[in-house]
Amino acid sequence: MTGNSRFAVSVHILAYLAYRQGAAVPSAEIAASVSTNPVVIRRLLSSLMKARLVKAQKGATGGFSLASAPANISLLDVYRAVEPNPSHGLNRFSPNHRCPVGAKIETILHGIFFKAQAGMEGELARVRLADVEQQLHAVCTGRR
Amino acid sequence: MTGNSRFAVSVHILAYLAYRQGAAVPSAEIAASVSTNPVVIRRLLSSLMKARLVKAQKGATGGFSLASAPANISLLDVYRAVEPNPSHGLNRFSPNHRCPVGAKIETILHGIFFKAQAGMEGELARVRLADVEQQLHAVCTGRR
DNA sequence: GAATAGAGTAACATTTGTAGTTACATTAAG
DNA sequence: CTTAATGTAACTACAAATGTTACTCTATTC
Repeated sequence: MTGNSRFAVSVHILAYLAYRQGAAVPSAEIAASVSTNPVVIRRLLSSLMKARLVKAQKGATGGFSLASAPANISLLDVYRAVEPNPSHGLNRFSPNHRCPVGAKIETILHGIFFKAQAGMEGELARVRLADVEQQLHAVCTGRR
Repeated sequence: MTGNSRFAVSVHILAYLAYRQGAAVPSAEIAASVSTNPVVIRRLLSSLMKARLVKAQKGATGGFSLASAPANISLLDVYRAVEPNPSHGLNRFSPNHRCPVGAKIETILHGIFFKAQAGMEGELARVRLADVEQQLHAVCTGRR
């Protein structure tokens, strides 16, 4: 299983909420757009709520909506909300510390992954939910 | 399973080969340093050979060695050799195309992942195996 | 206040990728 | 000819992610 789809689905969820313009959207409606189970959506929304990106209203006629304007939500916020500790492959990696190489490589790899992660996050930080929303509408007009 | 450890192990393998200074190193010896099975090592070396980063010598007294100098091997080369198609979570993601959002989000996400990937690969390209090798030796002297 | 619709969450099942392992054919050195 | 190694295929075991069911709690509406 090469990675998960939490980030992708989360962006979809938030794009959908932006599209629905502040209405209280039930998880079942979002699930229909994503083609998955409402519980999967609610699980992700639970993480997004902890990060204060969305808010929920319980009870009948309840649902979810964005907690801020799409211009104030960066995709890095989303990424960090649903990928708390992105382990790039160092979890099941425990080399032989009695070997000179094995003893040092783990620290070196941590440094490498830190830089790679920073490079990726820098790009995510530059994209805002408003950009996604704009692309969503722009396509119909042929613009980008 | 949050990601695999192919890249991490591959860097370890190449660092080990650099450390052994061109000798023909059998997979069992590398496996001892990584703390895994020789077959796991040979599988990765098979990918690294296809990318022309290492070469093998068969038969008794055979083994693996680097195909170029450590200064000529970037970690991006390694990454691309063992992670041919890094699917960032779009493999099991197939939204409902009958929904306006679901119909467009996949293309938008592809664009986002492409940029994020580029940011990460840019950092990997800046690190060479020679840098890893240097850090391997530098630690003993307290330098960086 | 009863019915309804939805959030919140636990528990379980299913699927799938990864790593580990065994086995065996092939190759080259001594 | 023996030995030690690569090269692979096949299988097992494991862990993570997702899908699913079921249930409690909460708010709205009639």
